[in-house]
Amino acid sequence: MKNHHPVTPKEERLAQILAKIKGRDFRLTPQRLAILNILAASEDHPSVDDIYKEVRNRFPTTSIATVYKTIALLKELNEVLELGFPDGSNRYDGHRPYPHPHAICTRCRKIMDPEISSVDELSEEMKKKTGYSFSFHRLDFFGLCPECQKNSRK
Amino acid sequence: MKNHHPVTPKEERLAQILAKIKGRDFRLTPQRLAILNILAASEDHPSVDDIYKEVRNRFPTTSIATVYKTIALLKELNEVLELGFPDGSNRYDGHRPYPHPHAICTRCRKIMDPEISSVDELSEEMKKKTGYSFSFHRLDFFGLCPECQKNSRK
DNA sequence: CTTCATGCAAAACATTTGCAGCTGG
DNA sequence: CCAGCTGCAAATGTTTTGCATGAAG
Repeated sequence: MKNHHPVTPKEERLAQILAKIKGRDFRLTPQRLAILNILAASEDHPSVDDIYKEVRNRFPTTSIATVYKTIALLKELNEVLELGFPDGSNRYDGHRPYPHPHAICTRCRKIMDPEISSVDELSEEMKKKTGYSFSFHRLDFFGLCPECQKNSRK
Repeated sequence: MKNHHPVTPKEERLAQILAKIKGRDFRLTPQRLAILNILAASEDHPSVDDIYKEVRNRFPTTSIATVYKTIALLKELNEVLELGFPDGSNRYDGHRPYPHPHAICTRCRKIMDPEISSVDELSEEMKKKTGYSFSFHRLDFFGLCPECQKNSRK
């Protein structure tokens, strides 16, 4: 018989989120489960609209308000990181729901989040020079991804 | 007789902006001049509404559209840095109109921009690990400013 | 069963746009 | 003079909210 415990990273991440939902006595509706699956599975920082369109493939009556409400719930539980942009093109990271640097392609909008070691040093210098006590940060680097660099050389 | 060349940093900054405006044959209306003065003089990263209210002290018929249009012009000329936030509480830096880190108080909204040396290292590490070629960045650290730290201890 | 979630539509809100009239150079 | 700017109001586009209905636990 197959093991029903999480085996892949995606399953594990989904299980983490479900645990938080249950731990706080929120309800697990089919729509919510679909949204959680998308966020736990996607590597590409989907937008609200991306999520909305995908959920509607499975539950065609789903409203966009439900997507917004579910995301708000996950933000409250600290299980999703919102990358909000002033033009409203917000993106969501369900993999690593804590602050970390992002590389954002200004042409194709691809977002990467590499492991970076030199954040602490910057944070420390900021703290020393301002006297602030920081609780989170937002570090975005904008430019062309490798693929778009190739395409622009043509 | 007094020297009419810029003497204070604020006057110098205003002169820089005026030079750009004239160099591109844009018109210098009283409303624009008032907005430029505010941006060149303020240390506190004003919002559109801050600017709007202050301009209206001198020119009561000024519309908010003019403030937006003037800021758009300055952005195009690279003479103001827009700190856009997803909730619409945008702030503007007319002093140093190029990317640099900001410390932002989550309580009183005070923004500081210290001189920071360790940005290049972080940027270099990002470049190495993603392959992106970056053209600008946005580095925000959120927390309590020294004053709000004191007040919260009471 | 009771409470919470959904779905629809309306509201909210900052920013942008269209246009007639005005004005800086 | 006249191209560009102003001010007003309407439009835009995303996110939020109110409420009646529906379903999770």
